[in-house]
Amino acid sequence: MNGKPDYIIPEPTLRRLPRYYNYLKALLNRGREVVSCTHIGKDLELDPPQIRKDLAYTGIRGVPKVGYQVAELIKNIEDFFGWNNIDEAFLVGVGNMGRALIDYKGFSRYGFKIIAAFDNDSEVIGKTFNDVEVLPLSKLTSLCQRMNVHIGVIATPDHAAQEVADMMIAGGIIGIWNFAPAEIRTPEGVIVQNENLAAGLSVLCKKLQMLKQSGKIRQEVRE
Amino acid sequence: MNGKPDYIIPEPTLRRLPRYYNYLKALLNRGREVVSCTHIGKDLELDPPQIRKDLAYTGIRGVPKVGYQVAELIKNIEDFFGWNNIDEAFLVGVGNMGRALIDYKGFSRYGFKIIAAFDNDSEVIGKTFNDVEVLPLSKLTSLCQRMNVHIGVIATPDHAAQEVADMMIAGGIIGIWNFAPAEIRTPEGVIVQNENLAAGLSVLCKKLQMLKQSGKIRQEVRE
DNA sequence: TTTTTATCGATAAATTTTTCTCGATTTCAA
DNA sequence: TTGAAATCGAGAAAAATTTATCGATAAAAA
Repeated sequence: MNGKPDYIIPEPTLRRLPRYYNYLKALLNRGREVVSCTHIGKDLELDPPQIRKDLAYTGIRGVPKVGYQVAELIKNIEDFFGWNNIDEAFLVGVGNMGRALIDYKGFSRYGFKIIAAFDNDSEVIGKTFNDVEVLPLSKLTSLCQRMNVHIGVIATPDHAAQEVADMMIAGGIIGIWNFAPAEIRTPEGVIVQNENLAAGLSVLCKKLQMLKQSGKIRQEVRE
Repeated sequence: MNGKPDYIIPEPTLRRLPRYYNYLKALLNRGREVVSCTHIGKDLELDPPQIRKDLAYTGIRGVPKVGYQVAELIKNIEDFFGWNNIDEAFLVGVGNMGRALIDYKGFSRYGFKIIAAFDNDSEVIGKTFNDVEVLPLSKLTSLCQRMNVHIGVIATPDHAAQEVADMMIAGGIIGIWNFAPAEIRTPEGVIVQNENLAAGLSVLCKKLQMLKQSGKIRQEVRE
């Protein structure tokens, strides 16, 4: 049948969809109204059937010989991810990475908003960055409960990550976006998304190293 | 696998290895000398045979009934990625993300060092962050050549990404770590690693959404 | 109108990646 | 010294993902 969400969507697809989204937004800005998988494939260096399959998960329908309506496609992706309903999140760890995340304006596009930050360094407690106030870590758990926040971002040094995660979970958080280079143990039912910059960096450097050694390798890089 | 690099290493393996590395470092700090795949698997929630296969790419050899020497394993991963030879890189775009990357001390662990930054905003040109000087963008290409730098980090807004990439490539850069949410077109032989925070965020939010919809998954946990 | 062409949607094949199986090896205990 | 238990390494099997194929359909051209 059609490509209605199966409740099981491949993770590679989930990671590619935001990429299509950025690309389509740029396309729309340039005045483009329709686009085919063939065309997208050329720009993104992906195979058209794969793109078709990915897009089908959002419920879009294309027209043979023409392709898809760009605006409709964008809307379908937004709805698919629920980017129109804002997800509110707490962030813990106001170091460089934490600051960068707080300051980054682009998340609003993805229905994501950091509404408060926490730290235990009195230097930053009480300060405000990008309208986000920094509160003492001790208030984290109770505020999660009171404000019914269920997404947490960990941007602490590695040694603090587990403790912070425990506090979050105690407060009812069920989704953790973890930037600390540490493993977090969580009970069943809590989703942890590890964001490991070192992984991407390592892949890049290793590919360069292999390129240098073996002379010539064709490499595509994902995401 | 018999240890020796096959010149074709699965990307998922490349992404997991730094994770093992962080984990092993923590293990070593706690005084642990040997570890088995079974043990690692429990902590990282991965299957032992997969871990064994991943580690085999680094050329390690384990001992039945005992496992691997933690210190040896760490060293093998470092050598595998070449983290002992520093890779020097230029960064372009000294906004929030750029600043966070410049300030991040942790990269030295991965043999990676940003040695200069570039921007075309006179507000930041001439300033120094974490010992990294910000230079005018116009000098990028010539300095790449002069200093023989071959890795570039793009942390600009999306609309500037392609132009910056072109300048880098003109200067001889062959590896680009791209944080801009934009597609970059490059000639053959240049490796682009896209780091898309939105992808990770989207995966997390979508999983939460699916959990909420389909899932009184946790009913059996309570009561 | 009819033919040609591009592209979709669905399915099948190929590839990649993960998981399983099993014999061999080493340590520990009896 | 021998037997039991744990774990490795290699290869096979299974699962997931990507790539290819093909009929159907809509638009454009003849």
